[in-house]
Amino acid sequence: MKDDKLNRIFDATLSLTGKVGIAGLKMSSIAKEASIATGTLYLYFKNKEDLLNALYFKLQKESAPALISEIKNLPIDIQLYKMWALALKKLVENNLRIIFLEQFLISPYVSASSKEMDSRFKNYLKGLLEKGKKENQIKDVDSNILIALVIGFLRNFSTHIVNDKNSKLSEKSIDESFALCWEAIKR
Amino acid sequence: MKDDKLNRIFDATLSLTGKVGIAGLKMSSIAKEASIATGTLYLYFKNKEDLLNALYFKLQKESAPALISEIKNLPIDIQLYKMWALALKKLVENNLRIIFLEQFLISPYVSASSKEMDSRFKNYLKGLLEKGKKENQIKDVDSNILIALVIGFLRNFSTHIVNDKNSKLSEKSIDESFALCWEAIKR
Amino acid sequence: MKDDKLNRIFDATLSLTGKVGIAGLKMSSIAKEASIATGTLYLYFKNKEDLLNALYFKLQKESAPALISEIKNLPIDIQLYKMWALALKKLVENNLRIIFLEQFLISPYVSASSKEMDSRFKNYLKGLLEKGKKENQIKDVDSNILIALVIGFLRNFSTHIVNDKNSKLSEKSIDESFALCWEAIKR
Amino acid sequence: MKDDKLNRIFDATLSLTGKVGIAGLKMSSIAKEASIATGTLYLYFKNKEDLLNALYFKLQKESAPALISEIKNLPIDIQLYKMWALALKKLVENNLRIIFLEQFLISPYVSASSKEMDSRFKNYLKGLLEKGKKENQIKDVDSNILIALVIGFLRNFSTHIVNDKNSKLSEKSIDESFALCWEAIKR
DNA sequence: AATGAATGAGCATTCATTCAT
DNA sequence: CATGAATGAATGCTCATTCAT
Repeated sequence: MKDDKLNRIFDATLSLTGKVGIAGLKMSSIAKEASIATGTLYLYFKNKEDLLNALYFKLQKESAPALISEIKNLPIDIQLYKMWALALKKLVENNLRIIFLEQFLISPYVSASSKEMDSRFKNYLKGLLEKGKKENQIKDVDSNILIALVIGFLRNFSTHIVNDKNSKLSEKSIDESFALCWEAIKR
Repeated sequence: MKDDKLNRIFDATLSLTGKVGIAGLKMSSIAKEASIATGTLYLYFKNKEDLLNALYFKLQKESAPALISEIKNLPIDIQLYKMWALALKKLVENNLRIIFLEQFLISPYVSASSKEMDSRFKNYLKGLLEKGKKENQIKDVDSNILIALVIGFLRNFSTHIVNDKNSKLSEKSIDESFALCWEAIKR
Repeated sequence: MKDDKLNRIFDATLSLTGKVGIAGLKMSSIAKEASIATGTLYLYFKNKEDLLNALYFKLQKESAPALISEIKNLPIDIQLYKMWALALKKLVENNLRIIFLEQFLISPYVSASSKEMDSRFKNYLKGLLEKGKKENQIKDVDSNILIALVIGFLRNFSTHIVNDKNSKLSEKSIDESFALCWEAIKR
Repeated sequence: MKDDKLNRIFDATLSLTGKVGIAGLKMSSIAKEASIATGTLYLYFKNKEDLLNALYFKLQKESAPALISEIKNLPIDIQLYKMWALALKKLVENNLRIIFLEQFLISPYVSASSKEMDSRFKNYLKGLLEKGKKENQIKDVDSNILIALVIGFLRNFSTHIVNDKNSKLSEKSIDESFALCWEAIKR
């Protein structure tokens, strides 16, 4: 019951961020979109900053970590493929995540702890890539560059799929896009 | 004189967007940062929306087209390399551009005509890639996917260079990053 | 409760218009005078223009029609006397009405529908005077001239009573003033 | 030359007051309407208040006093008739005067000396009426009441003539209206 | 717990006034 | 003298937050 209301609040916030950006977010609009009273928001969150940071934590926790636990013992290329496929599906399923995540991190609302959390997924990826380099599977290039390529592509590609009415995320397009990605970074 | 003031306004806006996001932009802060009076902003722009859209148009006009004219008759791979190098330099020189452009397009301030203008650089790139595919230099993959890779990587890589205190944009890192990019899309 | 607040807003607006004219009206002053917060004004009215037009409609609805219904079947002279007495009392009771009405109609705040409403009381009077002329009680002079006399006198006289600390609206002064008025227009 | 510019300023002010009321008067609009630069207004007047008060003085000096000097030795009824006719003509010739005068006196711009001047015409009239009462020509009614009638009628009648497209100020309507007025106040 | 009307600090915008040209 | 761009105080309006119900 309580969870349901929380989810409605988060969904409303994501949805509105996609429409008006974080710049246009109003507490009253979030409440309206979530079909609750404005005051109720303040039973769940201390203030607007608190709400936005909570949503950020939730989104972060759902994506990277959720993937990691399922795949951490597979070979590197398979692991990267699974991550690619899963991340892409999740992002395309709700592209609003990306929009929110990107806007949030340079908004006046980010808390210190949110900033710290930003690198969780990147750090896991970095470890994976370092291991791949040692095992001669991955090019010996600064991991940060490799990560920029992988994440940048992931982000832009999912946005493209969502925005382009003619595109859909098929198994073929997942494979095709991963192939490009892998070819770029593999030794 | 007048131009100088306009530029100060635009620089101030970019700089502040990087610090607080579009959500945190105040007309008074922009004026202060540009060392003019708040009221003066309204001599140049009808209102906040007008100012932000004017900046968007200016940034769009300065980036992609500026590059295109210099390189359009070179071979595809050279052309891509030149674009990569120039775009990367320009973006790293002022990474605030990316931040502003990304935030602006989903803010409540975008005008209809700004939305239309979004795809100029992407369209040029698309043409170039199509040509490359015909000439068997580029993989026969949906151009939108290729563009997502190139632009996503460009964006994320420049952001990484700017944010990471230890990184600088050297000739080596330009070449290294382009090599990754090229390897991903070349046939 | 809600009505009470609305009335406090209207009273405050009238009172301030008398002191500083419509030119000097500030939303913040109205709120202060009504003992509410500035923001509360915007729960009841979209903006300043909306508030002023609503007050105008309310005043128009309260004055002329309120009188008319009580007297419409009496002989003309009695009817005019009753109207004179009642209107005078009402205007003197709250002379701010006149000030507001006069200022409002040439202010930048008048809406189109407010303009249309202006002539209600004058039209009733005109009908009454036409009837009086047919019955040989009233001079055969253009009704507009007669109305100008009656209303001009009414307006100026009530203003005089209100402004002059030594004057009060006694039965005697009502009768005396009406006698002048009647003598001017009677055949 | 200088006079011409002053007149253009005054005309512009009157004209704009009729359109937007004193509440809507902007120094920049006055300048534009007078075809001069905004700053030039401040060569002629210390500030907005000063300009408006100067206009008030000018209007007052042109009307009542101008009449008084021409007629002060004639019999009372003739004197009143002349005043009536002249005042009516002047007011109808430029009805903006009335609008300005009425708005100005309750605006936040009135200076103390303007307030004092307000009664000049009324005082002359009052003296005239007192004399008439002593000579048994005028009803023995409080002069303030009589003045309210005369001035209220004058004001409303001239406004009516100006606003009603079908009315014009003919000799007949001057005589007719004065007859009503005289009948009301004469013994 | 839930509500949403009320609050008032904060921001966008206006406009009287100044001053460099 | 004349200009009109520049100024910034003042005002309209918004919206995060509170609180009586």
